[in-house]
Amino acid sequence: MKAVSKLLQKIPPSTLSCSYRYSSSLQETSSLLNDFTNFCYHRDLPRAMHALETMEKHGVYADAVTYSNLIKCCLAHKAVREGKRLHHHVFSNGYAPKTFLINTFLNMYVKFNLLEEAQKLFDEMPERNVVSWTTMISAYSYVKLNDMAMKLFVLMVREGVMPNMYTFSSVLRACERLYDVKQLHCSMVKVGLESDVFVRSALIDVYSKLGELLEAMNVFREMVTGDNVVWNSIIAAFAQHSDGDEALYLYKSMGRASFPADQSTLTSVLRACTSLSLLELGRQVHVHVLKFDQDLILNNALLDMYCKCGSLEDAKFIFNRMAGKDVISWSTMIAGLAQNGFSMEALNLFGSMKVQGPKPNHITILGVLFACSHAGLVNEGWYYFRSMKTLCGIDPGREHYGCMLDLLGRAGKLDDMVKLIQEMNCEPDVVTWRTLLDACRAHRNVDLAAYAAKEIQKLDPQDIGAYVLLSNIYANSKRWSDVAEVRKAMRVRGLRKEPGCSWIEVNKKIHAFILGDKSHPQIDEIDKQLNQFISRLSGAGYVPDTNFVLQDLEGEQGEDSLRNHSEKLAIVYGIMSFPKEKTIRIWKNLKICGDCHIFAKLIAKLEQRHIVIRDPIRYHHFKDGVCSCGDYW
DNA sequence: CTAGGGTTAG
Repeated sequence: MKAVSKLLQKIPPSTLSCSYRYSSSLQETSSLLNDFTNFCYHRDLPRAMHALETMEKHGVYADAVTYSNLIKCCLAHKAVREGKRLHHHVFSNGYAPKTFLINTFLNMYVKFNLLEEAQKLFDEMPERNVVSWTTMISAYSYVKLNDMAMKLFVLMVREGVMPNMYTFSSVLRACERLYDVKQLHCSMVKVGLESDVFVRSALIDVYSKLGELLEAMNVFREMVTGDNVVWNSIIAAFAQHSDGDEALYLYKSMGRASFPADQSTLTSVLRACTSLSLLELGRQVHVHVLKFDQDLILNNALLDMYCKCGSLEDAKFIFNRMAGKDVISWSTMIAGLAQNGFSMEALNLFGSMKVQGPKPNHITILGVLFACSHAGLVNEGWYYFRSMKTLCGIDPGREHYGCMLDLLGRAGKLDDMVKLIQEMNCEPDVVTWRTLLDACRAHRNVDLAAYAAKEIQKLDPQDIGAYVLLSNIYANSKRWSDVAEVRKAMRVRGLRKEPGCSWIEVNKKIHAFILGDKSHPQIDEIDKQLNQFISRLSGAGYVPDTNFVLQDLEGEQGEDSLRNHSEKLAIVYGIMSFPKEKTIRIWKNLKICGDCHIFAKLIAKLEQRHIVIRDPIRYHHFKDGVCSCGDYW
């Protein structure tokens, strides 16, 4: 009897009087309520809903806590209809629900992605507390309706409702301007909320999104107590901004501070390995990844690491083994194959994706066009480009036009390029004109090149590439006075071409070779070896291709400057450091020049080596005197 | 009843 009276205490007074009036007995009332509460507790939605109906018939009503349990039940079952019915049921009984119960419905609508319903309920609420406001702000920031989230935050403060740490971490996601973040940051410090770990990671995240890594680092450093999410936030920040070194350093510190690495940590670490081309470290991380075997995002990052580090065997192994591959997995593998020169395999994979994979997205198509472009498959390129709308439902964007222009440019179809630029659905930008300019240089069209270069200079007067290419074109056509003029214009603006630089990983250390830099401790030995190789290759018919000297504005003239190209030094150092069976992997900041390309092919044959060079655009696999790019890049 | 971190291209 004590239990029954305890149950009845939970029933709102207005409801209670109802239950006395209509129910047949007190015993029956309590047993109905008991059943209902039990069903809710066990998340048995159908029975709970049924019990509720029976209760209604007897004029018995549950209390707010039980209702909120039932709502949780609906959420767990994704039962939208039942949730709505519950909502109308509660509101039609003539008693005003408490704010916290309405908040629960608010939350339910948000979780069901019914933002309009939530907003309507929010507007009709007799009073709104921090939780009501925060629920709405969080809902809008989650779907990137940032203006709405910011607007609600301002309204909330104006109405005198104090934001708490939940509110701040929600509203931070919606900030698009540094000014707003700083303002919020100040308010948080004032009320002493900035030490909350949720707020802290949200701050790090938003500073990182705005590119303010120093601010992000400051927030991180001030941390007294933290958790692994805060660590993950700061590691992700650096990994996403291509500062792999810092990301890896923080990863090590995280371990020293005894915070365990989880899926999120490892994903960022792999991304760092990818951007630094650290295949060996990536392999070590792979071992830890095995603990999170079913994590899709993590496996995608692993897959990308193997692709970008040029180890396609590993990438294919991972890809074939992955269960539940998504668009990103497929796109990564297709682009990986294409970038490593396996265009036909990439196109075949796209074929099977259409049969048995997820729906391709605009990035998938980019990989496909890239494959066509780098294999010189003009007709196939046109086919995929023209049919992407009907086959995949994707309108060509700026990048797709860019890929097509690249394809046409490589194939020397300059007229088609101009036509395509005219029919583009967006304004040509610097990249568009640079693609045209590159094509003009490769196919010696001086007049069109000059036109493109001038368009570039209109859009970006600081663009070094335009000057360099224009100068090279004039040089190739022996128009020396024009060359002098371009160089003078560069000097006046204080522009210098970035020096060529190549990296190679030996014994887990990165060795950098920069054009004209002699600081490597073994440079004398490398030089000696290089000279020996060159004379041996000369015997086999190697002639330095001085045509490419003309691309090198800063270098000295003649064979000497070619001889010192950083990738040659890196290749020789790789041969010196590695046994024959180990693949030599080199990373380069500029596109490989024609002479180094020939050199790499010949030396791969002479020394029986497998050499992989990754430039900013693609990969070259040298083996047995040929390159995977088919001399087309 | 309300809050934080990770993957493809450019």
